[in-house]
Amino acid sequence: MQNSKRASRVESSAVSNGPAGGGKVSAAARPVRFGPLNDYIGYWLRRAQVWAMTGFLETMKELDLRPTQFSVLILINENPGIRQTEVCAALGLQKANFVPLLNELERRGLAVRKVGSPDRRSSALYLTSQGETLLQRANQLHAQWEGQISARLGTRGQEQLRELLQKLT
Amino acid sequence: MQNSKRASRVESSAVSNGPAGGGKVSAAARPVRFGPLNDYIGYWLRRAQVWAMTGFLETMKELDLRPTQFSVLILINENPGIRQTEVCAALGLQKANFVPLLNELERRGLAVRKVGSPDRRSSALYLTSQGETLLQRANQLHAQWEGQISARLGTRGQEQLRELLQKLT
DNA sequence: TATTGTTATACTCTATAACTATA
DNA sequence: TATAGTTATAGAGTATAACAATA
Repeated sequence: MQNSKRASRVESSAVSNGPAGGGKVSAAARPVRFGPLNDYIGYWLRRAQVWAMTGFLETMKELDLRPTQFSVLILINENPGIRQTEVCAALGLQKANFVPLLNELERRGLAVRKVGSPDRRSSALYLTSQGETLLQRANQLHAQWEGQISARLGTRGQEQLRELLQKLT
Repeated sequence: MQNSKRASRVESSAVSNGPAGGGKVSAAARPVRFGPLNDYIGYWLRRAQVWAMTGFLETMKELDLRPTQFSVLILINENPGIRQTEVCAALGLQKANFVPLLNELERRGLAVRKVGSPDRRSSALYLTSQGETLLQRANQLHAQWEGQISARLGTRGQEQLRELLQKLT
């Protein structure tokens, strides 16, 4: 159980300001040429992902909720009694890594393992009422966050982005 | 110098198949409801990023080149004599983490630190001719990879995606 | 024999603090 | 005093192998 130490690391801006470059790096502040990097989808995907992760953590700060925890709560809420293996397969997590994650959710009183009747190897997962309450609040906050995104892209742009990302995977 | 052990881990599909779900998880294979997760930009951004990372590593396997290494080679090539601090600021890397990364590039004979004349604290970075050769090959391979992306999105979709991602950050 | 959940472990990425040598 | 580079270290995230209990 290595999750006892709360850290809440926020991963600072990470990818920084990019080509436009901004700031107090040095006196010189010579502009850096990015060359072909500016045209690479993978590069911008990584920058966008870091940006989104940072914004998400900032938004969820009051709940101290990580993206994976959020998606697990949603999945349990949508599929009461779901098994650990199913959650892992759906979200692409290793079952070994899911154990401490779920331990933490149980420790915080948000979810529970119930020993299953049909198959005594597996446990059925449920949200506690506390977990349901927290998830409702998380959904509120997440709506705010999506609002910030659509403020940048417009509703149409947001839809386009989602469609393009879906088409990619 | 902890980079001596070559690993070339490829991060397997990670996010798995998602809503459409695919496979041999179990006999039951009950469909998992994703609920609102399906509408969240951040969720799809992460899936797309994992997908792109996996494809990139697969494409660059012959060169054993990580995304960050690739972007650093490009930046040095575009800005001969650039300082470490500048590369870090441009790409959003911690200077402390840049040291082993650069050590590895030097160990492989792709880049060099030259002790600078004007400021003896800093070193100027250059590609070796071997580094230039490898970068050319990497650019070839990367073009193939972008080709796979545009095969999914179309040229227009690819442009749209890049624009939307840029607008986001 | 295969599967569920678990433990142990290891590698990568990212972050901070403290040090050195210069400026 | 401030900056460039370095070292040491710690915390997440993700991967594999091996195990016990159950099917």
